[in-house]
Amino acid sequence: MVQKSKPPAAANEPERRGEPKRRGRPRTYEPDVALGKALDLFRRQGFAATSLDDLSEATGMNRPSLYGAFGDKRELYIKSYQRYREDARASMVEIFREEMPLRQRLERIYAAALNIYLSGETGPRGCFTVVTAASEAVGDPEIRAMVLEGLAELDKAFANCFRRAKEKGELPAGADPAALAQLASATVHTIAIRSRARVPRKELEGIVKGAIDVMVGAGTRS
Amino acid sequence: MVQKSKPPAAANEPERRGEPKRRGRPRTYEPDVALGKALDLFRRQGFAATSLDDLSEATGMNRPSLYGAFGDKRELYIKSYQRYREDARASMVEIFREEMPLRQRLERIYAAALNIYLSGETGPRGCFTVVTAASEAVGDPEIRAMVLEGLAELDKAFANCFRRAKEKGELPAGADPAALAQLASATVHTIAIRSRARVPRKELEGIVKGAIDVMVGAGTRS
DNA sequence: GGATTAATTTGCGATATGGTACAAAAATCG
DNA sequence: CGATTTTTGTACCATATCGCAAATTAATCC
Repeated sequence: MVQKSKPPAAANEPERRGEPKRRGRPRTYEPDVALGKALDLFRRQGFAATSLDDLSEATGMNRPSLYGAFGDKRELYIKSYQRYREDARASMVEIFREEMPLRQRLERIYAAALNIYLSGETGPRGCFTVVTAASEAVGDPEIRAMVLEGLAELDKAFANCFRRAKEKGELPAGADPAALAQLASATVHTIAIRSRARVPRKELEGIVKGAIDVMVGAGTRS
Repeated sequence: MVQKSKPPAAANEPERRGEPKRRGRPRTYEPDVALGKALDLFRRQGFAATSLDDLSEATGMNRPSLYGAFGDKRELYIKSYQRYREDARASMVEIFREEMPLRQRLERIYAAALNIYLSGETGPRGCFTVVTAASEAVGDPEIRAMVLEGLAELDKAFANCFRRAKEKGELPAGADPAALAQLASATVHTIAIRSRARVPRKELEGIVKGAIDVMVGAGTRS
């Protein structure tokens, strides 16, 4: 009994730092992984086609726990979308930040995008921003605002990238970074859509390659 | 009583030619307009979020009539999508066929697309091919096949258009019609998505303008 | 007019759905 | 241990949903 207050720091518990001891009955789920499962489902099926029972089964949480942890279905959808955005941003931010030639940067961005869009055990799931734009965004102002933000964020990142390339002389003086950025975003959107129609990866990579060729200046013979 | 078999060809009935006399109780709806109403709803709300009651109310047909005329909800969705494709094709086929400069052709195609995507009493409804790709296409092979066909049809039309332009010398010898076509389709897809997020028309027109500039060769000073 | 045909109308039924109330369970605190 | 706190599990409710069966209405055919 000298010190049994803490069982020997058992390994399989996450043991949050900073959150020393939770008071009541411990959770049987980890909120982060549960949210990830919910996101998976929403990405595949959309909001309306995904029932609370589906979500309950996928997360392993029963409905009251779901409700307690994330709020109602709409709130869960919104949190899932925010999570998606964080994940997507995390997978690209380094590529946008690092120093590298324009063409290489674009290639790596699109490779990252394709990895996101083509992942999924039961088939490719596309881009959640596009899925949401095509469904809930028309009718729900709050969700629409988030989608707009997502679209704008990508535009901005691409614009930045073309602006820098132009300054470094990788683009002709007449090039319009903003216009190129929107073409680059458009290419992201088209592969997001096509991936959901199960267009094979090779073909999507071909589209990306063609788009990059045009954007970095098809005139420039390699 | 000399000839009362036909009431004097009353004007307000469509009076199909070739279909001389229908046998039983006359329909109170016109299948074409009913299908149009169903399409409107599906475009706005998607498949799962649209109930048979919604469709019944919008078409003025009650559920059994709907069922009798179009089959179940999924069949109605499929017929709605086919109708959408016919409408969209009709609004563009002339522009693709007529003889005109490349830039003008692109401008007119995108103007037609924007008209389709921004129409709708309760807000813009976007492109039904994109909406369907983002929802039902992943899970339903038959619907997916139609979506693929819709995507390919547009690609092909654009490719044709760039190929002809190249032959006429409107594009540099190194231009790749297929790659340009996919960029042109990508631009269609991006404005379809953005329109559903209520990006204002002016901004969409700006995107189109920038894309056209790049595609017809930004190098070519006007 | 009576039979036939085809559409409409009403209403049902089985199930699914989103959300919640309430008691039991599992931890900490004193 | 007993009180407290937090989560879980079961059950439930009101409503929505899809699809259909049965009866009704309105037209044509003979």
